Amino acid sequence: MDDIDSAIVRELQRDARQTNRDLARTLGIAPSTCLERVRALRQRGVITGYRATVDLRALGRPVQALLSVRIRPMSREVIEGFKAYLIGLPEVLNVYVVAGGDDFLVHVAVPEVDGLHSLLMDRFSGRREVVDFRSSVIYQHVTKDVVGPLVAG
Amino acid sequence: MDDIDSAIVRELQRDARQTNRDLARTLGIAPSTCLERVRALRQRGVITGYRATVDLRALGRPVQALLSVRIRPMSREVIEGFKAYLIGLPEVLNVYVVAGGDDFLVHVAVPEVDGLHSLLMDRFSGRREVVDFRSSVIYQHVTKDVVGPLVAG
DNA sequence: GCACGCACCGAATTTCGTTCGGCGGCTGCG
DNA sequence: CGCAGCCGCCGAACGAAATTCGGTGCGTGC
Repeated sequence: MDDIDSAIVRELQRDARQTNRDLARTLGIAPSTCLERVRALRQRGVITGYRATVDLRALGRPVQALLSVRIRPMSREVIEGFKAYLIGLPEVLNVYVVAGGDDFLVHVAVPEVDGLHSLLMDRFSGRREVVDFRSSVIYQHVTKDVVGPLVAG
Repeated sequence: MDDIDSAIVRELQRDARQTNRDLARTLGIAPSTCLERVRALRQRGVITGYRATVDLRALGRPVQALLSVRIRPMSREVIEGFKAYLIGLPEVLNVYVVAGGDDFLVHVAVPEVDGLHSLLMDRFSGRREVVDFRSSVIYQHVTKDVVGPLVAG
């Protein structure tokens, strides 16, 4: 994990579809070398995949929210079951299982504000393990690239 | 935005680096048609980019947390300034500007739990606009693909 | 019923990914 | 200090892919 690897990771986070040749040119190394580096990064598990990012507005789901959920009991079965349930919901984008005041933070996107209310009433309030929930509408959401290791790896 | 477009978006979220030929074969259309579709999706702003996903553990930042932050005053300048400040911090992965009890939710990743404490003390508690903050360690984080529009677009 | 337009297709061209043999530097040991 | 082994990088060659473009069929509106 040297400077070149970090640069590769940074570049591929910026644009995962740039050609290997372009990437190599940016880094000042040969394409074959670059390819070998990228393969090693994937095999080592540093790069886990490549994903297209979409505009939720363009997909007709402009309203995003974060749902704080408390569940009981906090057994492994209940937690895993609820997590699987959340992932199955089409509105769900991210699921955070957290320590502290809340147990789950659920990032959702819906077509309109009404859908948020429906979601809460139809999919959350009815479930027995859910003892409390609270929703926060998201005004802005910025996702940053991971620039690199904070400690030299 | 028909079924084919939805399938393209779904497939490219699963693997943004699969070849256009493979994608076309999956969809049962010609590669040239597929390419044209993908280009249109990008131009329409449905697909906003392609990003490599990385394993934070492999990058030496296994500890993730969500920081709830309240700031005052809630003026545009202060909000934008604080947001820009957050994005500049290398530990930050996501910034949510939210309504409700908290003003900001900040997703961070650090090398160790100590780093979390340092981050809070050094980067947050000193700032005058920050009136309150609270941190929740993340046990699990699942990111889902956006399967498609919830309403036919 | 006819003409227009749009989307799809398939072949041709260009570019790219991928492999492989060889080279240079670095390291560790004699 | 010299030598041998190794690892990573490079560049050319090959196969595969991206991209372009002209033709075609279908749906639509007049």
